[in-house]
Amino acid sequence: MTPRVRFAPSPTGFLHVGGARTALFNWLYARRTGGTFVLRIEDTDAARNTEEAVQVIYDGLRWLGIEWDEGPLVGGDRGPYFQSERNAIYERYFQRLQDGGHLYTEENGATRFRSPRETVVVEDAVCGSVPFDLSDPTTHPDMTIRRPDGSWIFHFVNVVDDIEMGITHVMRGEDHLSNTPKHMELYRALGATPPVWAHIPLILKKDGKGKMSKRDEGSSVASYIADGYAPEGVRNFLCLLGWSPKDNREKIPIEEVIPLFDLDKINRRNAAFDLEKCAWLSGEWFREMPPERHRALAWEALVRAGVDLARFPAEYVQQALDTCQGKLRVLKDLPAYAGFYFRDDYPIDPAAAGKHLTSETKPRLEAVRTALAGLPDWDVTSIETVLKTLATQFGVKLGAFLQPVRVMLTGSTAGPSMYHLVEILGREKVLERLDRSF
RNA sequence: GGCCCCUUCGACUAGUGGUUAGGUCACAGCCCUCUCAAGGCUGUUGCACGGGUUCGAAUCCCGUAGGGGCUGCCA
Repeated sequence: MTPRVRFAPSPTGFLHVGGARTALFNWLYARRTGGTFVLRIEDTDAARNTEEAVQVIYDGLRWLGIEWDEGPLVGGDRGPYFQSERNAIYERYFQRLQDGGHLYTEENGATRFRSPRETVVVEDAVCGSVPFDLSDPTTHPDMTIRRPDGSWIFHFVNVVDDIEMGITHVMRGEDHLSNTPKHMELYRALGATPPVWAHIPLILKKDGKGKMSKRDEGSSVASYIADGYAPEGVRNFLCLLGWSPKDNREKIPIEEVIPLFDLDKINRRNAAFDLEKCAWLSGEWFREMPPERHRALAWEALVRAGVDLARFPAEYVQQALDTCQGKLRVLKDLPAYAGFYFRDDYPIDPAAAGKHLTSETKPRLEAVRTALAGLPDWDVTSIETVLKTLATQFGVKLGAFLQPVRVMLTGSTAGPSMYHLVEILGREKVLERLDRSF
């Protein structure tokens, strides 16, 4: 039997990194085993089920390159994949429990499942064999499975769906480990075989104090999209939280993770979230990705930041973006880093101006201006040669000589290669910028 | 409080009885360098504690402490 796994998020309008990692681990397992990865939307709480909220889930998963084999938009023969559309199925299972004498109704109309009050042993692929003594009703009250208004509670619909959808392996956050004995009672009462359980460690706040929550920086997948992280880098980082290739590799392509991924290699300890390392990996991926890929992502990031790239020739934009590849960890910094390519009123860093635009450097800048104006061949090599020659003539170290030029041309002391940016900017812009007074 | 899980550098981890306890992020210094990145080199920092078992424990057992999770008519 080929494995069937699932990711079953609730559409809250927010895709948590922890959820994304759960999805990723399930996806990896499906890919490793040739199984099927199902996406199911747990929208029993109709109030917060909005189209946009579901879209956030789709967008987040797709951005991470986690495609589902069955579920919304792609279909499948175990649907529907929204709990809100599965009421008839729940009614049927509810009746079965009712007929089996497992249910009773409270005065207010809520329905509870009568626990058999036995010890349930959860055999978990990650946590091992975990016994739960459910004999005491005061510490383990009977779970409610249906509200007075007829709506369903998570435990019940989750189990019913997993049974109906033929889920063979349930991989989810460890916060569900304590719920699992209850779920096993349901499986038993319904005469169904429980899946293989695999409870994966939680992602904790940076300081390790508590689960990462909505308020914590980096908790939302949307924030990575907005901040312009490399999707491959974030996915790579998520792989490393609770799993490791065990050979000291950090940057590792997903294709190489797939064959190595297995349940018994998953850690048991919760992991604190280190956004710093995530950003580092993002940078690594940007640096080493094909230039076309970087251009596409960088282009997108600039447009998102309001830079009107359409005003420039595609060739120009492309060359400009290429000089930035590998320089930044996160693309939200790109407008500040490369903005000078796309606007003439770029801001001049006051500290840089104070240090480099002085009466001492003025004659050098004039010399540079003159030399560049008369340069026969406008290419990187010629530009480099002439600048180096001038520096020597002035008896100034190259670095000290070039910084004032950089500040004039870009407004900053940090940026892409001087020779390249001069070439790309073009003679006209370069001369105009060098002509400016200070 | 009860139940469950966990415990190697600040963080992520490798390590399953004998290692100078390794790697990565971060941090510091040096080198390289047109700046910034990157790269190279070096360094600081760790087996929670206490008992066992053993010739020998980060590795096995027990206890303690600490952290996390669950304990909803949330998911």
